[in-house]
Amino acid sequence: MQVFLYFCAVKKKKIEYRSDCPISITLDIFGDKWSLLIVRDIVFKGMNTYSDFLNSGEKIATNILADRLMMLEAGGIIAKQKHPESKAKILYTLTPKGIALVPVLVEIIAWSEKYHEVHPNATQFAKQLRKDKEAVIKQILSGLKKGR
Amino acid sequence: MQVFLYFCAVKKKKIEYRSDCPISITLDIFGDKWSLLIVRDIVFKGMNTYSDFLNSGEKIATNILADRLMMLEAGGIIAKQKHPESKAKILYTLTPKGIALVPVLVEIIAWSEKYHEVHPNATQFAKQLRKDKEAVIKQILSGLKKGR
DNA sequence: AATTTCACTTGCAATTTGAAAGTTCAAATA
DNA sequence: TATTTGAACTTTCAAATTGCAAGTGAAATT
Repeated sequence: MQVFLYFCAVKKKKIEYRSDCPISITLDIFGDKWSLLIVRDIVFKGMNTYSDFLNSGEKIATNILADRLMMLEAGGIIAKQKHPESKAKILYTLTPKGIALVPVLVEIIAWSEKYHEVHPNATQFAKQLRKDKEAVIKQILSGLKKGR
Repeated sequence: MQVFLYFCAVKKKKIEYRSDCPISITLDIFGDKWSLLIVRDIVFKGMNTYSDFLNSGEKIATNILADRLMMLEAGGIIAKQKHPESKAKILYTLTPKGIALVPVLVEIIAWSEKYHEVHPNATQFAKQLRKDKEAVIKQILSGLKKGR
C-alpha cells in the first residue's frame, strides 16, 4: 500500500498518513480536540489573530495553539499574512483548501445541533440550514472572500 | 455559560463538554485519530465486530479500540447487539445518531479527495458524489437500514 | 481434549497535553 | 526617553493519553 508524506517545516519532522483513505487522512490533520476550532473561529467568528484564538471560548493552552497553527499552516489549511493595522500582529487566513472545509463544518453543525443542546445561535443557524443549505453556504463563502 | 455533561458508564466518569458550540461538542466526541474510523468501517466497509475493526487498514491498538467502542456507545453513536451467528461475537451497529453522520462523512471524503492523493475507490466515489450527492447518500442509508 | 478465535484487560514505556512562567519584539503610555 | 503593555510565541515540567506486548476467559473449532 502507498504511504503519503508531507514535511512539517517547523516541527522538523515528516508527517506520515496512516493510509490513503480520505477520512483517515482528514483525521491525520484534524484528529484532535483543537485544530478544527481554529478554522471555526476564522469562518464563523471572523477571528484572525493568535490572541483572538487564545481568548476564544474553549481556553486552548498557548503551546497547543502555537503547535496547531504550525500544523494547519504545514497542512495548507491556513496562511500567515501581514496584519494591516499593526506590525506586532499576524493575520491568519484560510487558504482555498481551508475555505473548502465550510460544507464539512456546516454538516457537523447540522448533525450536532440535532442531537445535543447547543447555543441558541446554533439552533437558529441550523434552522436556516434546513430551509436553504446552499444559500447559507454561499453567504458564508462570500463573507470569507471579502475578508470580513 | 452552561456546561453540559454525560456520564460514561464504563469509564465511570463524567464527560464534560467544553462549551455549547456544536463543533466543539462534536470534537469532544470525535476529536481523536480513531473514533470516526470505526464509524467509517461500519458505513463503508460493512464491518461490525471488534476483530473487523482491529484488522481494518490503520492498525488500531486493542486497548484503544476497546476504549473507543465504549466511548462511542456512551455517546449514543453505536450500540451492541447479539451476533446472529455466534455467541462469542458482538455485533456493533450504528444508532440513528450514528447513521446521521453519513452526510458529514460524505463531505469529508469530498474535501479530502480534492486535496490529497487518495485510494482509487475514493476518487471514483468522489466522482459519483459530484454527479448526484443526494442519490449517493440515499444509497448508503438504504444499505445501512437493511443491515448489510 | 486440545487448539484457536473472539473480545477484551493489564502493565509499562513513550508521546502528547495542559498549566504556568518566561522571552522577544512592537506599540502605547508616562 | 523610559517604562509599561500587548502580541506571539517558547520553555519547563507534571499529568494524562497512547501504543505496544503480553495475558485472560469464554466460545467455537479440530
